[in-house]
Amino acid sequence: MREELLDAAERLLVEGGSDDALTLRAVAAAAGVSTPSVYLHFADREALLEAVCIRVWGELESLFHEARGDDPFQSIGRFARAYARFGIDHPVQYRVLLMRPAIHENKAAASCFRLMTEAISASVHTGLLHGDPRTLALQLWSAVHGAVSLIIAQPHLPWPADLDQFVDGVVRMAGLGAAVQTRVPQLSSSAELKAVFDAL
Amino acid sequence: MREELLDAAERLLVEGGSDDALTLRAVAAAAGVSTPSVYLHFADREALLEAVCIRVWGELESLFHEARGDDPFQSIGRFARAYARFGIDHPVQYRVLLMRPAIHENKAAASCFRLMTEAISASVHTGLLHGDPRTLALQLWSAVHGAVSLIIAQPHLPWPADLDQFVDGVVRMAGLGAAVQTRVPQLSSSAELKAVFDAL
DNA sequence: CGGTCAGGTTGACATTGTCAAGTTAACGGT
DNA sequence: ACCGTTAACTTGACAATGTCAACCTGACCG
Repeated sequence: MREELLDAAERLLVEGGSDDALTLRAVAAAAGVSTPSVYLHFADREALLEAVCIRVWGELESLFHEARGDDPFQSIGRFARAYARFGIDHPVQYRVLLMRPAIHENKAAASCFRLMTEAISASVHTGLLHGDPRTLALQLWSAVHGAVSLIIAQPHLPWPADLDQFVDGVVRMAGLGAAVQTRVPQLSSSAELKAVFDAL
Repeated sequence: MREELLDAAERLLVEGGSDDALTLRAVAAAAGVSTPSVYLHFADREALLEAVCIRVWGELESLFHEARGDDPFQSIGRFARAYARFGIDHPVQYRVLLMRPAIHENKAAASCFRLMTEAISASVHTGLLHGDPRTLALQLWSAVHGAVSLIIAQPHLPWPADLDQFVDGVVRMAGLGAAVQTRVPQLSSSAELKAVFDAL
């Protein structure tokens, strides 16, 4: 029964495209049960919503394990792309768990974050990146999350036709930026910076 | 009266910390008026919410004009920092206008986006950046927005104590990454990349 | 065979956005 | 000076929704 409720809730959520399409009455009706029965399986509406979304976030965790490769720096890129694809493919679940004030943490996301941090840490050891791995992970994650959440929430912006390519650009920008970050003088003038980069 | 409603609504919103602290009854009561009177000044709850948030977004537009300097590449950084500061200082209004499915565009944000695009375009002309200014602007904006929205929505993450410094890191990462992006071979191995960067 | 209990139902309540109908006060033209 | 129009506001109500208390029911176990 719990599963049927989750299925019904997920259908409503995805078809409605927004979390306020998820009403307890609609879920209960779709599962062929009376409204307050939902409370036998979930503490409240919020818990049901969370459960539905966490279920699909579990898939991302698997994707992350698949994406892990030998080269840690390339793994970072693969993680980021898998993450972005996931968010764009599951906009509602992404929004519910990551774009609203979160009471307690998203376990699946935390797990993915750990994998990402490990890859970054490894890249620090090879000397490609410098600095605190956790902070670097937050910076990279910020970049990718920013692209995903803007794409989801602001579709009217002048997005390029090929979103995957755009995300690629963001990942590339973030990765290269993280790598260069600590190797360039802190406050150069534009002219100096240009000279440095033109030498590449 | 319209102004008093806006003031009351803003108070509720900021003190409540969430947009569902904004109930028409509470707003009307705080403004000393009956509930349906709100409809004489705003089409519906959503319109009131939007009006409150847009009012403070107008301030950001002014900040952007102040932040504009002579060096376009440095202006980009100043814009980004002003933007992040604004978002962190006005979390509710930021969330309402940028982290929910937006029906029609945010005029103030669009205006800031234009200023940002202009600075980027100028940096392309000086040769510091390469590529489509609009796409570059979206990428940079994604990075900053990502940091802001994660900080707002996921406070339990292991954020460094100094948020301004963190934002600085993101801005730096994004800016440098954007500059390097097109000057580095498309798909280098980690070893090659390391060699290139170590030469910096 | 009787008690316990998980799973389910009915009926109700408070809160909320929203609307229709009525009221009041100001204001302008004849 | 009077009357009609209009804008601002109120009262009273409605429907939708989350949530809870009380009741029911069938299965399982000593």
